[in-house]
Amino acid sequence: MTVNLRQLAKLLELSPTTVSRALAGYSDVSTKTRNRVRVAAKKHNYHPSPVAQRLQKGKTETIGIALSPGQNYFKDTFFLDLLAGISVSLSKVGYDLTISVAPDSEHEIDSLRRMVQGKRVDGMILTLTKASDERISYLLDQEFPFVLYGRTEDKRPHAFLDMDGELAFKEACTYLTELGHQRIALINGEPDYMFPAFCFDGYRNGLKSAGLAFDAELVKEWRHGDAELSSYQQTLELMQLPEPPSAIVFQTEAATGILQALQQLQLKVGADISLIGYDDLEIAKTNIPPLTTMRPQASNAGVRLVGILMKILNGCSAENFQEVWQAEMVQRNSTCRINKN
Amino acid sequence: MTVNLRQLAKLLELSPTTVSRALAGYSDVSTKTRNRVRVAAKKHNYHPSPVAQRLQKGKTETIGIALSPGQNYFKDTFFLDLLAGISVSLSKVGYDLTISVAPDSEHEIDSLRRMVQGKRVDGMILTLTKASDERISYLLDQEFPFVLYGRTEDKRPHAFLDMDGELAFKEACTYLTELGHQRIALINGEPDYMFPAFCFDGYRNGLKSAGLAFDAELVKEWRHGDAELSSYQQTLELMQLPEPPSAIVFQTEAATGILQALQQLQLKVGADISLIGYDDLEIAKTNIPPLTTMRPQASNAGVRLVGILMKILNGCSAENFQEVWQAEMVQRNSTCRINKN
DNA sequence: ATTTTTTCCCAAAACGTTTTGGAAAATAAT
DNA sequence: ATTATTTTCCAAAACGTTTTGGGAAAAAAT
Repeated sequence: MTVNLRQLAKLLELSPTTVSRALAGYSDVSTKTRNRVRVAAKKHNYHPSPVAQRLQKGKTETIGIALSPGQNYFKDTFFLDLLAGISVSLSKVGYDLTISVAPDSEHEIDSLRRMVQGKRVDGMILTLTKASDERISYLLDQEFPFVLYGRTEDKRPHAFLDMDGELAFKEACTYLTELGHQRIALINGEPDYMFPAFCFDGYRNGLKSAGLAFDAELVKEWRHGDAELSSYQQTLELMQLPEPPSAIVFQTEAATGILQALQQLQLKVGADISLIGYDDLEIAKTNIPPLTTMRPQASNAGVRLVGILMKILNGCSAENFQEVWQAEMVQRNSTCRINKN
Repeated sequence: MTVNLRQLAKLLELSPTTVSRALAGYSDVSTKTRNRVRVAAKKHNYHPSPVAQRLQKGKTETIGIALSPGQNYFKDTFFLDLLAGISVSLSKVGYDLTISVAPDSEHEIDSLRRMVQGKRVDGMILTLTKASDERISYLLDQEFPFVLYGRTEDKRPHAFLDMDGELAFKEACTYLTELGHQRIALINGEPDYMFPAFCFDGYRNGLKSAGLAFDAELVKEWRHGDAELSSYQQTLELMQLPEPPSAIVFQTEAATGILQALQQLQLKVGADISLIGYDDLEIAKTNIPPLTTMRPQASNAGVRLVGILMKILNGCSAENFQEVWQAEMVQRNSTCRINKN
């Protein structure tokens, strides 16, 4: 049924070498035979075996992406958009994408090792990076090509693309202060992930540049793996302060708990309290009222991640690729000018 | 740095054959040398190259899954759960998972062809099947191993695992009739997908077995690619009927529009109107009130899909694997005994 | 009519495994 | 002490490509 190179060569009364080179477009085969080969290849539906090519070339032409389940962050459109960007641009350069989902966070490093040691992929894309991330130090130790979506504390040079969480939270705060808000709370993620640290900085700077004092009472941290309940409780605590906030900034991942608490307290979002989330998740669009958010561009990021990784695989030094992108604000109805009461 | 079979054999003063067979556990190598080989393999961190194995064995030990972006269905936890089930159980049998996201629905067949013709995978998993699906007829024509998550109209024998949409909608209707509802509406998906046809049957049968008459006025179809707006409009239409429904069943995918319409009409979900969705998406859990839904078991389904595909790859006939699973009802607060007013 | 250059093609090796079909050595049976 | 059997090992071929290092024929230059 399917014909291979040798058989095609025999049919054409040519050597496999010539057929291979004809198809690859080398100049040392005459245009006449090249056309003959092309026609025959099409006619017999010849496709070079990727496996054989990989063995010969010493490259898998495959890149890997590692995921963990149970991450709220990915339980949404964002992830598929990123994946789509990656997959589509990868297939344009003839690469495959293999994904491995670790059964739990303890096994993340195992599935990474399987890809790397087993030489199943030429490079890796990592997401959801922690401040101190053993996967990253492993890859750096192995000198294995990779690019991060996110940042980490490891100082050794490596490639990453991250959203500017600091700027995003600063902008969110500035926007709120311009609406007259003076008491702005931050419900932040856990500090062992990288992103919340940036969020905090941005929050703090945003307040500062508006001339507002920092009040530690207004900053909470929800627990990962328990985002819903902990953010719910923290919202209740915030609103029971003697001087409760008139606005809250947070990662949209934690929106559910926050909204529930506000509902229970009978506070109207976008009237009694203003909200700005980071990440434009489904819930932000479908909530009533829809939430103002800071939106990262997932699909573009996927495309760029592939671009970076390709350059690294072609020998460019990873330290040349450290990019921080801006999120854009999506204004909806969860924010309003403050009600002085 | 990394050692290959030949080098390891040389170190051990054995032939590559023996080393290979020792590691593979064949009985024609003495336990003494087998242990010697194992120790050396570990010491030198030897891992057989998957690429070389694949070439020799004539199998890629990789299976593929094809996705399209822009499918609401996947913009949620369901997809990652399914993927996690697939990936984890695949890695247990030493297989890789490559995914390909088509840039748009026109290119779905292209990315499938790339996988199949290019012999990049041994088998495929397909989701989101249409009643008449060119991807499926392609795979059947090529006699390529595959398993569906979903069903299709092609009568040629093939493997699938699907949720029993008919039963789920029947149960939903029965549950509602037991709560006293007499006017139950169906907001259904587009008829070129397979699932909505089953939903309709289940709806109809549920009404029938409760002794309720079928009323075509109470059945609507939302448009794919425009789920939100169309389901919104259809809900408005339904509620403006002379005898509006007291309950609606639907795919949770369409919940957003429905909820918005009800909100606008100032109808209280779980009081003025009862709702049951199919698929336990994020919005069902986070909506206020949370929605009663029919929940398919995504992760288990992923595991089973892999099990089926493995059997097919081992020569079992695909027609032996045609499974229809039950969804379980998750009772929340969007349903109530009817208010006679 | 030579020599030089260019054009066009190919044989062989290599990529890293596994499988096949023995063969030698050790053991068991006679 | 033979012969038969079992145990343990291995050389060679194969999987399907690409790359290397020419070589013969044709064209161009002398």
